[in-house]
Amino acid sequence: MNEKHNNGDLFFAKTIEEWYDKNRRELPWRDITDPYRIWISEIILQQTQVAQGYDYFLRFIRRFPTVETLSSANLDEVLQLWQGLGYYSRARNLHQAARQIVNLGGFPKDYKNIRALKGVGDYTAAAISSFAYGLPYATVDGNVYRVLARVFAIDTPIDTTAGKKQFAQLAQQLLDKKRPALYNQALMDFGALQCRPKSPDCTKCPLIAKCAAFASKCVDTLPVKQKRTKVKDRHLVYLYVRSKGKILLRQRQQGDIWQGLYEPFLMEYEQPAALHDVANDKRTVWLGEKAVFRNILSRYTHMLTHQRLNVEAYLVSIDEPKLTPDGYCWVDEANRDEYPVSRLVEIIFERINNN
DNA sequence: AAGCCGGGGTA
DNA sequence: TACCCAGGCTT
Repeated sequence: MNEKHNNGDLFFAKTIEEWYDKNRRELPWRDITDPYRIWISEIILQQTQVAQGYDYFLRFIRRFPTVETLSSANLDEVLQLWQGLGYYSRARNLHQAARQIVNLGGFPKDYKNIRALKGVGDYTAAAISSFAYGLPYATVDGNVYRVLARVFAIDTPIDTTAGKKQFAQLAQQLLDKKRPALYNQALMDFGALQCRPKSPDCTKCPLIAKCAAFASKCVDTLPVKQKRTKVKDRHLVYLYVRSKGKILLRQRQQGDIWQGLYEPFLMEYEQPAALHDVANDKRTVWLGEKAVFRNILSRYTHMLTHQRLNVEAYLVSIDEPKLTPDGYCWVDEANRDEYPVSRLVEIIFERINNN
């Protein structure tokens, strides 16, 4: 590395750290070195904004203050604490990794062994390594991609192998290796608060004189992403079946959304389905002849990143089911809220309460 | 390399 | 709407 480049790197780190000293956010997972809490916060914050994850972190730490309490917990309870946060594989991996850590006899203390934990990728391993142990690993998250792409006017798409490699190398070069924890958090806060995705206030930016994107008026086109999400339409009909104080639930299996979460009786259609389609559906014969349908959710759209769910939901009251459909079981309606459910099923439950 | 996995906030 | 978020796993 030549002298000139090194000086530039130091200027970058110094500017970011000075900005951080005046503008930093106070957060409950800041200024701590407990790897367990840092790990929990990092998993919660994957693809999740601070404001959305904040209360989840506090609840999670209160219920599971140590890795031992988490490792010995029931997965259903972990999923329930995660309810509404999305990307539920994070909760399953967290539970699995807790057992890994206990089997190791404690939290791993070097990058390689931290990176080997389930659910921990390059970013999270660098975050834990630097925050908890002061190790010199640069965190490269969405904020860092954006700041570096703009300051250095890099238009390599960040969602390609070449882009990830290029940004990781640059980030590691810029890292303040004397203060990796401080620098990493400073750069991410800088990205979140100052170098925002949309309409950043460049006039207040301490790097404005060094920002290549600002000089060439391309701040709003960086960073570049290649893939665009294609949304698939699905048509779902939920039947909230109630019989003698019990309701029908099943746990969703692998290979689709919401794995491990519970839900009422579900039928999927290729096209929107009306009530007569549902009542005459072969999949509902087990309800018997006297089932009473009451629509509680109509033409409801639930948007996910890759799917548009078009949802109808009915409250179906029956005396006695002819039989119990495969994979489902009857649970006391009074205990309904003990089961982890998706946000959509949560909405359906709310509508039931209001009917 | 590409696809998949949630939910909420913002312009 | 479209895009983004302290990303990672599977195929």
